[in-house]
Amino acid sequence: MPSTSIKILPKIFTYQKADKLKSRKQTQYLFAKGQSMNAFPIKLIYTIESVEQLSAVLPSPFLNLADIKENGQLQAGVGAPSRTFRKAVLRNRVKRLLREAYRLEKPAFIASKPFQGFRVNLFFLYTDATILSSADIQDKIKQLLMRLSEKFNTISKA
RNA sequence: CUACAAACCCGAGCUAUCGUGGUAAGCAAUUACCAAGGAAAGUCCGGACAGCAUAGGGUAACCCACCGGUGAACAGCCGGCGUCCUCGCAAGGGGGCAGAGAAAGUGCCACAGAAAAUAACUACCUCGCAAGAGGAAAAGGUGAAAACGUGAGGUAAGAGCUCACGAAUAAGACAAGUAAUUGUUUUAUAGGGUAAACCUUGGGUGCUGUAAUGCCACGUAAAGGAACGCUUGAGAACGACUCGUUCAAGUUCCAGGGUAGGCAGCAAGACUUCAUCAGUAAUGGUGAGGCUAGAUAAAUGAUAGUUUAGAAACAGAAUCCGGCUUACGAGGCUUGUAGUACU
RNA sequence: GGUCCUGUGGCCGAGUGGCUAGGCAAAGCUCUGCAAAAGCUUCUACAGCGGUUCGAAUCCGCUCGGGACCU
Repeated sequence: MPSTSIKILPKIFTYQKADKLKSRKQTQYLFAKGQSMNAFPIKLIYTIESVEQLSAVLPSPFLNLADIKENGQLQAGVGAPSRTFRKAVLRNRVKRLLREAYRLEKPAFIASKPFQGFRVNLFFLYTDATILSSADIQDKIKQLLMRLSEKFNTISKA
């Protein structure tokens, strides 16, 4: 029976509510403080912060600092500007493709580095008017995440 | 047969792998089920629902405008009346109509033309040698539009000035029809168009929108500055203004600080499928079935295969319904127009 | 989600129902030894469709584009 073999496989290619960058305030903070890198037509905005930095900057009661210290936090969002994509159908299409690509590349990124004690926020923006194929977008996301992983290494050492 | 146009139907199915939102079960891992549209769009109308107000009058603003029906309601829909366009020899067919009032008043009508609404250039008649004065509104020409049409009488010349026939408008009576209206008849009238110019008449309309609203949690600054006022009344409510009524000791503005989490609203309804009955129809009644999205940086996707002539078009729910408008692929079916071929 | 404004040549911009001003730019000519400046000439427009009217950039309806505001 194939169903038994499926049960054994661990679920890793996920993109659930906990993985999504949902808080309005957190998103505004990310756009204000975050750094960016480009892999045209996709732009990645990110923040990488340790628990100590967070507690100094953001004394919010909603931040579960203990949980971050133990497990780390990785949240990501995607966006397609309504100025370049006027139709809601096209915006949805772009966001779905970005989410799908991130979902498939995420396990490799997680395996590259332990997250304990760090909060990592990502936001992927699509900046062109023409929509690339699914394989191309996944390739771009892969490049971005590899570069981010190198950056993360230098930060965590320091 | 081909092309175009219009109306209607339909808006892909299945399999595999990896995933998304919700509901239910489970301690959990997980499992099962459900998961965008005909327009979800534009926001052009009409409602439901919620909060505030309910003490109103006048003015203003906005909307509607042949009649009847339908319906929760409507500028929608259905049927009829009138009118215009078009096809046709005709009978009749098809399509459009913001379809009250120009005889309450005001304004406007370029150019041309004598004159664009109290008519008079040429021509006509009378008087006069002439210049000109008076009469009259038939003929000419201009214009989008020129002061009822034809014939006869009448006259100096003419004129609805009079008469006959015809056409028009308004009012009354009678007949048909629920009514708009139509027919007959009587009386009166001769006033060009424009109300999608102001306007008049009749009818109607509280305001704000689910990010409404109610509750829970967390946090801050009950501090500072300015203006007005405390019964000689600042200000607030009654959508605007005003009158009036009620409340009233604080109110408004500036700069700054905090939060931006959760629950309800929120998914079974003017719902929908089939059958049947009433009705010309829109639509309604009855019976039997169905449950059919509910997110909050916001869910349906990616990859591969397959069926097929092809998988493509327009396009993504955000409180919910009824309409209207606009966008749209392939195929099917019906109608119309044009062309070609055959008889 | 809701409300409102706006669209006139390549650009800016006037236009109260009657022939769409003006400026800048572009092209050509004159002037000059060559250019600049100046002068003359030309070119290119009422967002689209439909309606009202004798006549529409203007009035009305629908559509498309641009912008602003509220929460």
